[in-house]
Amino acid sequence: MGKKTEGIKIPRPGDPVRGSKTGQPIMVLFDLIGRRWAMGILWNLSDQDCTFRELQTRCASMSPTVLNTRLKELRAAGLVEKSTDGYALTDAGRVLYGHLEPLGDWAEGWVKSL
Amino acid sequence: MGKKTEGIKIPRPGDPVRGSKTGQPIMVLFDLIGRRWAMGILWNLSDQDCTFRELQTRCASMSPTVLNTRLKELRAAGLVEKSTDGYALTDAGRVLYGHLEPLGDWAEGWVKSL
DNA sequence: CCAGATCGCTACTAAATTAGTAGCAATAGA
DNA sequence: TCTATTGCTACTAATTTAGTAGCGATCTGG
Repeated sequence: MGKKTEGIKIPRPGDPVRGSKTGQPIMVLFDLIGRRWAMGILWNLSDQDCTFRELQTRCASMSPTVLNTRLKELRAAGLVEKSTDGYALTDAGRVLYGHLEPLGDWAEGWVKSL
Repeated sequence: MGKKTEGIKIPRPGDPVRGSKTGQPIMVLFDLIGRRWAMGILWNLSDQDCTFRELQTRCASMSPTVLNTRLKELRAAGLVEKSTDGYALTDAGRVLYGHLEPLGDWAEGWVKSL
């Protein structure tokens, strides 16, 4: 198993982080949650635990390859963990979500102004 | 001019937004700011206006192609605008940055726990 | 006015990421 | 046992991003 998904690159402080030479924590974070569907996964896990396939359904066209990669990354980052119902946010993940949540309301007003 | 960079796809509410069939505002936003370097650009513009090349320098390896694409998208989204000193955040961009800013401190603690 | 330096930005190719589809092994229930 | 669902891998195609080169325009000093 794991023949092609070996060596998942999780951003680490101090690492060049896909271009950011400094490896500042905020850039490490942006690199991680800036990847496709990462924030969507956190968002969808916020109100309830989800199984793999539930997450796929909620995030419409997300391919299982990407979902699995994101889940591994988010788990390695300590933001998501396995639960009896599939996947869930960790405590750290909940705190992070707490910072993202206000964006929901803000986005409502923002899109109207476009 | 603009032979290959025509038709920049800026996410719009109601649009399928690269997979999100619903087009919920938050997913539109995540699609936009989840693109490579988008949040990094907002972050770097928060404390001072930057020229094109300054942004390139600050965001290490960002290629000019991507930078220009991101700038067009963020401008179309009303988050960034041209200024006499290059590029600057709009009022809306500042509000959005206000929501991202706390992540800086949080990220510091988070990376230590990894 | 003229050389040099710097600027925003385009063009192009290569590399990496993501989309999309198919399907298998494992578990759960009837 | 039969059927259904789940988590996940394998693979290819499409899209995005990296990386490098360089052009035309604008400044800057002499």
